[in-house]
Amino acid sequence: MKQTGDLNLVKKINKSIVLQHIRSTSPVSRARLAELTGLTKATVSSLVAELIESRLVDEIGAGESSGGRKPVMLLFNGTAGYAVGVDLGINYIWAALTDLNGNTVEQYRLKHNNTSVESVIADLIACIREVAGRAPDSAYGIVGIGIGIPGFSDERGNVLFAPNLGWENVPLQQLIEQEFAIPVVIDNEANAGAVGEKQFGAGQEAAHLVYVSIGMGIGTGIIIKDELFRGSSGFSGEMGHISIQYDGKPCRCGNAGCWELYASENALLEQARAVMPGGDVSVETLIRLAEEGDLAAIECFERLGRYLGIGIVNIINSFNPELIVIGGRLAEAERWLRGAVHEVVERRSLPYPRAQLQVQFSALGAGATVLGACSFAIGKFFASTKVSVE
Amino acid sequence: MKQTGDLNLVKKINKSIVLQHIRSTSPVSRARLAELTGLTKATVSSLVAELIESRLVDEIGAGESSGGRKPVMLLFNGTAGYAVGVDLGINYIWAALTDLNGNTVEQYRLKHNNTSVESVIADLIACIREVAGRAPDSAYGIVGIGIGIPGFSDERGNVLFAPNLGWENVPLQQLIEQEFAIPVVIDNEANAGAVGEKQFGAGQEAAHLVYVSIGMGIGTGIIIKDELFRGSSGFSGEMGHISIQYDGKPCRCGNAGCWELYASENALLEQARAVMPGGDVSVETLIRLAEEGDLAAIECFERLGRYLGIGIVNIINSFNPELIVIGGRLAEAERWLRGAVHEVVERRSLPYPRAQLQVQFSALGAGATVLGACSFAIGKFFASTKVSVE
DNA sequence: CAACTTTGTAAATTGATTAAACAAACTTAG
DNA sequence: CTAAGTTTGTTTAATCAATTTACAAAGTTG
Repeated sequence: MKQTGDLNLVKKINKSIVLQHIRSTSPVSRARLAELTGLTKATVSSLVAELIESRLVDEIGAGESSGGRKPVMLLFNGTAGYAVGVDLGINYIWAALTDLNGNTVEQYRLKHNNTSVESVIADLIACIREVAGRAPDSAYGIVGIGIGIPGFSDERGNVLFAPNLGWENVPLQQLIEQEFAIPVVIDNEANAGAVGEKQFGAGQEAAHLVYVSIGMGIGTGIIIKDELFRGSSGFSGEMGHISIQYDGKPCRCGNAGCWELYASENALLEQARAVMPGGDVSVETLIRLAEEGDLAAIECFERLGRYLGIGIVNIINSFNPELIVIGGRLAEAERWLRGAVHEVVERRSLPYPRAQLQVQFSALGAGATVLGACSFAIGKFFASTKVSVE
Repeated sequence: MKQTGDLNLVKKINKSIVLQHIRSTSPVSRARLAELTGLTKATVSSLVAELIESRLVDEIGAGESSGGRKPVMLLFNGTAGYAVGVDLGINYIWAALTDLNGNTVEQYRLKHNNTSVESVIADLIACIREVAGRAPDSAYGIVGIGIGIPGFSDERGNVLFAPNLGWENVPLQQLIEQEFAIPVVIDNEANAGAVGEKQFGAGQEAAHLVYVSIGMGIGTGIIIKDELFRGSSGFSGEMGHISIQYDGKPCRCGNAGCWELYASENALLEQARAVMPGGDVSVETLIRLAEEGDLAAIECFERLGRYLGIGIVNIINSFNPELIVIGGRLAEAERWLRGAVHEVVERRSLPYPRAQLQVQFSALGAGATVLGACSFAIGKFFASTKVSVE
């Protein structure tokens, strides 16, 4: 039984359209909203009255007249509620508190080295409690919690498999919801990053974008028609395991020549160890060396950039996105990766899909995941009947 | 200015839901439709009355009683109109006429060897006129024309580039619409095939499917959430140009090691020429040889199957579809390809996205493109205000 | 200051869905 | 064969969100 149409649905659609316009165009008047949406002034007035009633919109006084009565300007009330977002890493937990506009107001970071379920969950709860406790008073309080995890989850928020944590079948959403009694959303770290870039970063104008998260492996988050694409069973975006060399190095996933064997942090470090024997090799030291002009380090990054480009060409030719955002910790090495990536993309991708394409490095950096996790929570809040239709 | 909600929209949504249920469940009664859709019996009655009025639905008399008054059974009237679908090949044109259910009622095939725009357009118009002329009388007549082309097109139906025809910037939709004065839809051959399989073939249950068309090259059509995914500018699905060997054979597209250099008809023939020198080599002869048990021919197919599998693994890991359909002329060699493809997929793809996945060879064969083209026309007809809301 | 604009609200109208009641048609138990 | 109960599909009145039309309030401009 699908969603059928009735008057309730109509109101929900229109209210959501009006709210979206206020969010993106504020400050804005009722009359201008009527123009923008195509609804009548009367309808807009009525919907705005309810939005003000529910504390999501505020009147902030008169605006500039354009030859008649002055408009009353409306503002989206971003501080009507707050969301918690968590980047659950392999050896760290990073929690942030944002308002409904996605502005970060509190942060908390924790290192952990015990990846057992019990230990991590305890740390996770502590982190959430920490930032949530610091939330200012507001109409809706904490509206939800979003968590980005290094692994796979299903639509009910169970962590199916997180290789680097050694987790299998952990009902994470249920556990956290029990603890805090507010809605919790679980998703892959790269998916969260993609949403973060889409909502608050480089991708705000792009309907179709692919976020490439370079860490120990490579994960990708795919946004299609402004929505996260999760695949038929929630496992889309494992493009790190696209083979770019069919008879290449064997990967523990069963495939051979996987992209992430050539273009991840691990691949970078492996290469660096080979050409700079004996040295203490880490991403930080390599960046420092490159900054000092060390040619070997720079060549390591450029080599990585070329492999990165090869996989990105595959993404371009198959998805034809408007934007590809390169994120993760290696995005900090943009200076040395950029040239190689663009050169390979220019040379190897098909001209038509490339024509309107942009390849950018993340502006949000590692924060994309946390912000995306917040956005999950905010999105769930707005999708819930609580605000859409009272 | 987006689509806002009003009473018209509500009716359009509900009418479309009712019609869809009648299409998929017929024969069906009004009372059962009310149960299925969640609408009230009164609403269903009113909408059905309009659908009968517009000739899309017929009453076919009483059904079996289940302990009360006998229901009046309703049937979708598939012959209320007809659609023309065309597979525009490199050296052939194949046109079909189907009813609104997608049942083929007429066909016409034409060989051509002059690929100039004028010559092909003339042949195309002749083919369409031929099958359209044989259409039975009906309420709506020919509702539209769909054309699958071997190349790229934009949303206005201009052929941007068709390498094997040597076409660039041909306003095909406009030309054909001028000639016949009915709606025309142009899309890529692989996209048409994907829609054909989705509507009438193996993919009717699958919300996410990828159709792999193996011809002289490899094209793919991607269906996401029951809808064709065209990418941000209409060039998605060029997965034939995914590199599966980053330092492999150079491709004329600018990339190296493209999948289609290893797994297309051309690749098969090239390999066959290498191992069976002097022989007259074509797909037909290779299939005949394989049927006769020729080991060299069989090995050629199996080798192709393994390369096919490598690319399919990439599709699985990136898209996580429910279904992958292998189509095009080489689908006829299923007997010898099947084993190798499945073996590679089992061994190399990630377990989670593979779990609920099916890899099938096309049941519609080369007909998928023609049927998909018809489906474009039928879909446009139903989307038009003509029937949705009068 | 009069004429014109612009903004936002109010009242009456429209139209699709729903809920409730009902008539017609049919089955079944005794 | 009859009475009771079921199922189907229509009718009628009520609901409710948007629209249309009108208008009051608050500006600007010459």
